[in-house]
Amino acid sequence: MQKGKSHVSLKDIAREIGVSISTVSRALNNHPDISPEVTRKVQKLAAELNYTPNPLAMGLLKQATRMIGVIVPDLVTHFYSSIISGIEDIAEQKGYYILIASSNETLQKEIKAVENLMKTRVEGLIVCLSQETKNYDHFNRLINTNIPLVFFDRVCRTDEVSSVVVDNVDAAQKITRHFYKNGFRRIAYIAGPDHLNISQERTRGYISGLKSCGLEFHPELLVKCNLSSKDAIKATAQLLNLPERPDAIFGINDTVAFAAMKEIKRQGFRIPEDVALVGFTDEFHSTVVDPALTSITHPTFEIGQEAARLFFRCVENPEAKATQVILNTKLVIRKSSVK
Amino acid sequence: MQKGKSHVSLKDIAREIGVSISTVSRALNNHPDISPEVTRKVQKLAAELNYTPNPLAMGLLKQATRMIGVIVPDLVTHFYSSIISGIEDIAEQKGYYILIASSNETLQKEIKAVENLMKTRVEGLIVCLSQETKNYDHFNRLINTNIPLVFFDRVCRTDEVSSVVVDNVDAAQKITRHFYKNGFRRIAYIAGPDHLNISQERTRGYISGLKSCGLEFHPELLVKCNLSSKDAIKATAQLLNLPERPDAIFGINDTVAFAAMKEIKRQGFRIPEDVALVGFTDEFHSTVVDPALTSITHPTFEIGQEAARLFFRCVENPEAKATQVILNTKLVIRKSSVK
DNA sequence: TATTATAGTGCAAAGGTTTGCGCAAAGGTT
DNA sequence: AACCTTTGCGCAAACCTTTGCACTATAATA
Repeated sequence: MQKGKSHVSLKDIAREIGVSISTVSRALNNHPDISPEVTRKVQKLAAELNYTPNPLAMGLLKQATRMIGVIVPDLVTHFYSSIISGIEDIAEQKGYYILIASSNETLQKEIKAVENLMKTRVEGLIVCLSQETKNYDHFNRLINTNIPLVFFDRVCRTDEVSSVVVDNVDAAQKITRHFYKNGFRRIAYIAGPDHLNISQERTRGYISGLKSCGLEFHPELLVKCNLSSKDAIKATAQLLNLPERPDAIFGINDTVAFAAMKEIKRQGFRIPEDVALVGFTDEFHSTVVDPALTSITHPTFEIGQEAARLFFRCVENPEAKATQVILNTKLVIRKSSVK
Repeated sequence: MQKGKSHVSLKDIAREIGVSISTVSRALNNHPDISPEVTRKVQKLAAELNYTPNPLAMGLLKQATRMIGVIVPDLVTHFYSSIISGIEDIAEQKGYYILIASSNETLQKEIKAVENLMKTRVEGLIVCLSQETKNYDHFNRLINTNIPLVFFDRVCRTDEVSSVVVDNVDAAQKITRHFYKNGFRRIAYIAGPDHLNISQERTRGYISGLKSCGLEFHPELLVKCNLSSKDAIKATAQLLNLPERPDAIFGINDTVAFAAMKEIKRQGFRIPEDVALVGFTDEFHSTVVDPALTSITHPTFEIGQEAARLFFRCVENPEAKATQVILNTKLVIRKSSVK
């Protein structure tokens, strides 16, 4: 077979049967105007030839590509891939496809991704901001022209743009209280960059959690890192080297918690006897490490599903106001935080 | 702003300047027929209005969507996401986008994914077979109509379809020899399903590796599993319960190796003192577990790149014969296999 | 029988882009 | 003055689909 034969069009069917293209189109759509006999013949041949409507032609005609652009900080983290699966789940039900782009945690690539996806005429975007993103101008065009846009996890402009997040304040409180209940008193927290909502919120939860336990907040126990492994190790070392060492640490996410675990072990401390550790992560890694890591699990699949649902709400009702969906997390207690 | 204003077309520019659509098109493509003055005006306005050619229209016209379909067994494994990054890297350079689908390791979803992606008129497919796939009929249409198709890692029909794999035989030999050099003599292997090329090849390497070390092949030291964690644990238990316990185990992949690690620890054996362990995996997880896992690292990003390169060879030269790219692996020695 | 309703089709436009060809005006050559 | 060449542009077709409208028969009614 040669090139060009790979897809049949209405024209091919029309020529074969000897009717017009419009008749074929109507026959396939069971239009009542078409005689039963023609309809039958057309449908039979279409099935035989494996006809499927050309989405390009449809897209052009209907001005709708049935594509969603998804931008994540990276693809290799379980957290994001799992969320993508959730998005895909809902998208598939609606007959939509998703086009995935990764920002690699840089603003520059995020901007490029927005541009590129818009070029492909996706109908809208579902985005988790990169770690670097403090300026949100690249979303202006979408917001102004009312193109569907949904943020998740790391969000911004929540009054204009729908978003789905977890209750970070509550989650951080849960961790602090869990530490307290298990006898830990010098509870440290390795945070992320200030401009990220997740970092701010967890910090708030950490501090209010301390208060609700009757503990004082010691600023030296709150350290920041840029979410890289290397920086997290430095932050951990900083905590461990304090004159009065913390007896419990919680890290803002996977990478940070694992890095902390490595550094704690490297310095010869035992987990949880000397230093307890809790992560903020998803279900997979935590059970692989030793000791198994207590952590906040995100409902990642659900986050994706909710984001997709919000997206379709935008598509179907462009005038709808921005909504924020807040999902709950669960503290899964494992060995790393229980003496 | 209202819907429909979100993208400008040649028509918009033409109307504004007062020339025909074709003139605008040519001006933007720097066609010599167009006067410098008109060209300048058109290009200026196009830039101002943020014009980008509509890919749907182009796709329809050129019968080329600049889209590649990628099917992987799952998205949440680092191995695949990293390969996807490699594919993306090359695709981006060529101005192509990729559409990702996951088979969830089932044949049924794989077939569906092929269908769906073909419906969207991707120009071709890059595929890693699902674990279940023994029948390859769903690729017939692609092969017969000469639609670009490339397999990676888990491959089939290598005489008709280009593919990229790692040298599995060599890798398994390396592991066996490494065990031998470090004083292990009862070397066991947890394999996968027989119909997968990767399983077969690694088994071959395991056996020939044993021979090259002057060790005898004991059939009871070769057990199979279906690549699930649960099954791998069962397989590990089976090995550990042998009257003559193996002193070294290698698992066919990540999941298996981690499961084995858990089970070995659970039974109270020390790694590597009682049982050494080597995995077949990529760089990330291995350093997180304790003890750090010796393993074969795949050049995942490169696998993706090579697959994409093969793909474009198919696109640019549809008559080219199928080629097989074989990449080398590296044995990264960590604590789990050195006494 | 003449008129009208109805069933069953086809035409053409629209969506956006490229490109072969035609056409007009201007300039150049005998 | 008559012809040819060049320059610069527009028309229309093609890619594929849907759909309002027009059209042709045939059947039904007056």
